[in-house]
Amino acid sequence: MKDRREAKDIDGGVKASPADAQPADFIRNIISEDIRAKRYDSRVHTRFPPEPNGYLHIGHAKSICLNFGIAEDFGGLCNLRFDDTNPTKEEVEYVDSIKENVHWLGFDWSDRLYYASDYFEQLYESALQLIKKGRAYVCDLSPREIREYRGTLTEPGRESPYRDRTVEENLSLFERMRAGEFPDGSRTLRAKIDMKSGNLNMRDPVIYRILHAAHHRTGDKWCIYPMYDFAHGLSDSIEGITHSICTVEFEDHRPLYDWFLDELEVYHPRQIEFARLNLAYTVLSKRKLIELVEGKYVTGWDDPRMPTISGLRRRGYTPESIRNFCDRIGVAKRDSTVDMALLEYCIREDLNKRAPRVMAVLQPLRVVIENYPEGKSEEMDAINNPEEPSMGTRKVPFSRVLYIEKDDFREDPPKQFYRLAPGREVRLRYAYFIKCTGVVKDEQSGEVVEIRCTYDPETRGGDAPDGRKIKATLHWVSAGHSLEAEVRLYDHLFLKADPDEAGEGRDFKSYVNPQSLVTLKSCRIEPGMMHAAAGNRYQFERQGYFCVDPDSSKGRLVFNRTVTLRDTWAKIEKTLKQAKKS
RNA sequence: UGGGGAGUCGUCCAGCGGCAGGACGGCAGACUCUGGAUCUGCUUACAGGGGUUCGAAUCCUCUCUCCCCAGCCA
Repeated sequence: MKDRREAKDIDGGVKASPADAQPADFIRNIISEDIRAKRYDSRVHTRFPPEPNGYLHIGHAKSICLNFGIAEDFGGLCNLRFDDTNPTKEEVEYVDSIKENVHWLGFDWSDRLYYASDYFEQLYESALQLIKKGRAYVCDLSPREIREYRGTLTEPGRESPYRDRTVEENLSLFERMRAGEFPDGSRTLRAKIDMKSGNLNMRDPVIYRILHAAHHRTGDKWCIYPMYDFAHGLSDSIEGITHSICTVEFEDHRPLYDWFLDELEVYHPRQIEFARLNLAYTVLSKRKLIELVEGKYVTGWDDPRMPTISGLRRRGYTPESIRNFCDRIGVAKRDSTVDMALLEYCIREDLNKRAPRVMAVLQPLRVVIENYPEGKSEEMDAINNPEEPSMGTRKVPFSRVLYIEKDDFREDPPKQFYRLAPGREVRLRYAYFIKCTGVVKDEQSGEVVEIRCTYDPETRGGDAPDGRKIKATLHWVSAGHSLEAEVRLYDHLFLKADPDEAGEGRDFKSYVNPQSLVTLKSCRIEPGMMHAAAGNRYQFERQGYFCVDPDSSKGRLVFNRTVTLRDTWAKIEKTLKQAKKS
């Protein structure tokens, strides 16, 4: 990670940038400038501050890579801090998954794991200070009344009738709030700012609310909890954060962030906002992802169709590919939607270099080699990874009865189709040339159920002594030796690039792609895969990258298709079909 | 109609007064025992109008469009 961008001295000197350095984003530019100006003692200290109320997704990965990446690049530090100020929504299950996901992505917070709830006592003290300064008051308005008093986007708000309570009264009331004397929703502590502000966040925002709820860390110790704006900035301050990076929807919270820290006269980090990630054909909001999980549109948070870190991981994505994706999408402030094709490019690029190749037939079509002796079999040498010779070779059994892919045979082939067809000769990868001499059809349906072929014994290993060229090379598997496997094919979770696009009264869930999961149960795979372990990634030659799913058990292999290979033929076929239509 | 942001190839990101560049996608070709990978080439963009300037994507100005904000969520 470190040497991709300009490397900076901690004291602000910019080192010569490596030749392959990417241009720095606007946030890194700001930080470089801060270092140059010797602000924050020339330190760089960021933080990733998730609320433990859901699983992390690829949008969070962008933020994680940004925050931890900046710390690495500038020789600084990045904390992991849980923003756990709302006990009604947060659970330990989520903090565990978040920690695991961040580690899996390849980042380390060392001993700097913090919780906003660690600071509850200090936060309370700060609230007291605000009250004493006359900058906060206990308000008895109900939630509905607070809303009414707030005004609207275009009309100013009205001041609460409780706004001018004395410091003593406020102090006593706030202490009694903490003591549990009042029911939920009956009172709040509010900052006294400006009910006429054009920025609604400044219209006397609530900073403490009463919530008689058990917190996953503090238990029943508290029945009042601080709001985000109050807790977040102060947590940043307490931790000595220099640059508090968040998404653009918090831009109009910044004046409030600054207000609290100024009023309290404490160390004051700088908040910087960037645009959150949008990805085509999926949704990236915790609320919507929860709906998909709870509505059983997917099997869980780690369903391989989910854009969650856990989902991508189970799908077969590597941490490297995700980090690389985050580098390539860049960081800016404008709204944008990244192509899924870029994510797919990143995982192909990574797996092409590291995934061992294997032959698997997804939709088997039986092939009988008429001139190959019955009962005979031989072992063919196959290369594990042409991109990486050090990965060696393996043996693949060959025999008289084989399976090839249904798609690799056409009884009546279009001109550009150069795979197997009656009378045609093709190469079986690492094996022999075979020629189709006939087909066997199902009497009822007329469907081709078996292909008859002859082989040329001179072509063993895949080369013809007479030098004749063969255009097509097919993957195959020996019927008698191969293993059965289940393969799960995934496609976009949604039919529309933007599932939120308003279709009169339609909900995003109505655009879920019914074909997003297609399960193939009778696939055949090389016998060498017998002991493939869950999580292992392979390239199924000519098809794509696949990963062993944890649903696998002894004798029952289940694979997830991570991504297809680039498929030129599929493209040709598509344009062929379109031409036919018009 | 209040406040805060943002507009550059199809998509994402650079460019910060001096030839608009990279990546992904797309198209074409080379090569190939994966129609994979690799390599080569091509394609297309400064929201609009005025101004300042020898020179504007960049500075000024007006306009248009898009996004966010009315939780005791974060």
